[in-house]
Amino acid sequence: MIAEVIINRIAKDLNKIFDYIVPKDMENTIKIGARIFVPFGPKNSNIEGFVIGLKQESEFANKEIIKIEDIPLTEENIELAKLMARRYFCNISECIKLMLPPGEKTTNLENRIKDKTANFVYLKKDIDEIEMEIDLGQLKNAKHIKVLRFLSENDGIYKADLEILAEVSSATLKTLEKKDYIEIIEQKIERNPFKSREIKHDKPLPLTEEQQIAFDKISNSKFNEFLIYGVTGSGKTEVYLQLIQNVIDKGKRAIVLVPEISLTPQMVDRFSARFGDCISVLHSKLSTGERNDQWKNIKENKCKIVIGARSAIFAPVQNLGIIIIDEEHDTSYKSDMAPRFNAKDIATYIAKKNDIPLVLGSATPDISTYYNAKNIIRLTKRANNSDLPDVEIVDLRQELANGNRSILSEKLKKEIEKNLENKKQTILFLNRRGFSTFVMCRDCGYTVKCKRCNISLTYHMKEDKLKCHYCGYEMNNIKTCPKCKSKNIKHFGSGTQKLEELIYSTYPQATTIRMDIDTVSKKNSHEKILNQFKEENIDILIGTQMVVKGHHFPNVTLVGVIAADASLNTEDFRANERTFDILVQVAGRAGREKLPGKVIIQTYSPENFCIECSKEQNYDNFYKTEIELRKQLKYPPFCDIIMFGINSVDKDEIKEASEKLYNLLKKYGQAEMQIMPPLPAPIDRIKYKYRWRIIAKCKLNNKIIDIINRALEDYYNLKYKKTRVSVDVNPNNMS
DNA sequence: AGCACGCCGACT
DNA sequence: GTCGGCGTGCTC
Repeated sequence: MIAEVIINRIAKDLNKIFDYIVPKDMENTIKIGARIFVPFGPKNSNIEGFVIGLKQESEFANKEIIKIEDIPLTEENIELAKLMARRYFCNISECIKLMLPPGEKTTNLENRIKDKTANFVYLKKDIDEIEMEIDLGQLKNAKHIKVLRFLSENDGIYKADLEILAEVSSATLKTLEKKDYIEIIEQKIERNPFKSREIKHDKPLPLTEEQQIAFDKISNSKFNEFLIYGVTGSGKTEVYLQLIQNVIDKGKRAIVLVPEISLTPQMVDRFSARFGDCISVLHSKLSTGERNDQWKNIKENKCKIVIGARSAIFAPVQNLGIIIIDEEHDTSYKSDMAPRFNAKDIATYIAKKNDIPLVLGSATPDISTYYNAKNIIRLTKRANNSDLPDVEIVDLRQELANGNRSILSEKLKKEIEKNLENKKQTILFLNRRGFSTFVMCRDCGYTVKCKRCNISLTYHMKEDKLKCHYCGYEMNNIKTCPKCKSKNIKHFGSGTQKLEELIYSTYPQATTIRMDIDTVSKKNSHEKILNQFKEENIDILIGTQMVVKGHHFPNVTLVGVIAADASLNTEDFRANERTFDILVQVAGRAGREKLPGKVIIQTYSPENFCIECSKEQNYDNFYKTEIELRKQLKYPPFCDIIMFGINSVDKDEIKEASEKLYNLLKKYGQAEMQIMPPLPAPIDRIKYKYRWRIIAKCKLNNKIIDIINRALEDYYNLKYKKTRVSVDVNPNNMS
């Protein structure tokens, strides 16, 4: 018997099958999906690999498998990994990694995550028998007696706790163990990421007519894709919850994907309240150990619902009954690292395999999703019947003409003042962190750039430093121009920090809190800031886009968008979609309960249709205009954008390599693809690495995938050592 | 990726 | 003569 093996190393040269002989005594245990060790290379070093196929003969096989470690993957996993490697132009081993328990450093067994264990102490003799021995004087040691009596009340206590409470050392316990009075057992303890949170239980709410229609359409469906298109507050989550209950009642399980950023404890609480503790949560803020525990729980069928970010789609859930993707338009479902997969595509594949429904939900669906959707279910009524907020658009050009050079318009200033007087809360949204966007010498025009990335550095007030938002490089702020020694240095543009300063000087009486990457990088601080804002009734929350996702602030009645244009003027084909989406989301933060909400959108282009449509929160109108644009400009869903990213430390090699790749793509795919010649990327250097790119337009299909893979294979054979190529289909970030 | 081989320059 | 730096090629 021969095993087809993928070596667990990420190298283009090793992205192929190696045949190994299966020793006779392993023939019954070996399976596709097994993790094995094999002799590899001239030194026959013991290296980890995965079995992806079994066969009878091979012209290459000459070495034997050393050991079967475990069987962490199924045949279905391997099939998917193979498909992904081909479709996302990456190594099979990279795809396999997504399906393994997280955090296991698989190349080195020593570093594996171990189950978190602790020593527990149990009484081995009956307490009556012990009391008898004490009476008879057979047991005299006071400490021993104390321990045993204590244990009779607290059997199965942590050893460490027992030592403290009974005031004994571990030596005493050891003696007792030797004398067979007690036993000390090392047991697994569960790291519970939501322990110490009090969960109130709730019951299913009666469904509205619209919700009931959604439920009925989906609940007993076989494989099908449903798009629940429901305005903010229309009760999508209640539909999800009842669909999941329905699935659980049938003895099946569910996967719920949510955007990374909205995977907050509040969101998890909503599920916990309904389903108790049969929930596993997977997201990046968990420690590796916590994630590993969750994964094992899922594998051992200890939970019925998996809630997680993008990669949770690979969770080893058995007997799956439904997949739900909330906020399906969110960009975090697409990975921007290899494998550059889209969790929605994987979800479709898995739903089809299991013949179960896939539910996508959004208030502002992805343009492509909406265009391709065959089953659109509308939820048009807000469940609590609260009104949409009153949205007002302020023309910043007019503001400037009136002599107001501040980033706050008169209108917004007035509304903030009014809100402060009424003791209501305000959110100010500015999608740019830091203090200013760039620092320039007014005499010679010199701008301070990152020497590694060729990007303007951003001033960070608190530390008085200039930082690169791409590589994290930081340097001290400059007082004089390094080039002409002038002291006439000016900071242009504005970020959240500068806004915070401005608010502080304009409204010294107001309390403020700021939320962006710089303030939430610590674990849980995201939630901490939001809770602080809510509970301490802080007047003004200033933040980047992370403030807009799904939080519920009953006392917020004013939302100000400082610069709606910020996301509009990017070269990304999704710029309009992003702008509209973010404006609708931001507006949704105002007045979600009985208090009426007010939204002020400041912009330099009030006539732009994204901004106009966001005033009425009118997705349908937005969609109609945008889909026409996409059609004309040949953008998704009519065409896919394939971006070949080339990066290298070598300025000359990258140019040559880019041209070689371009020629190969033309050689095989000229007829099917529109291929643009290689060019330096808009950000042409990040961390000393030069960046070029080739953009191709076409509808991605099997033929195109083969063409690209063939071109890449030829390209890799040219062996440019200092240059790397990545392929990203419809990337989130075009810069 | 990691390792061996082998070619060539530098140095006891 | 031989030590070692690094470019090249291979791993079932």
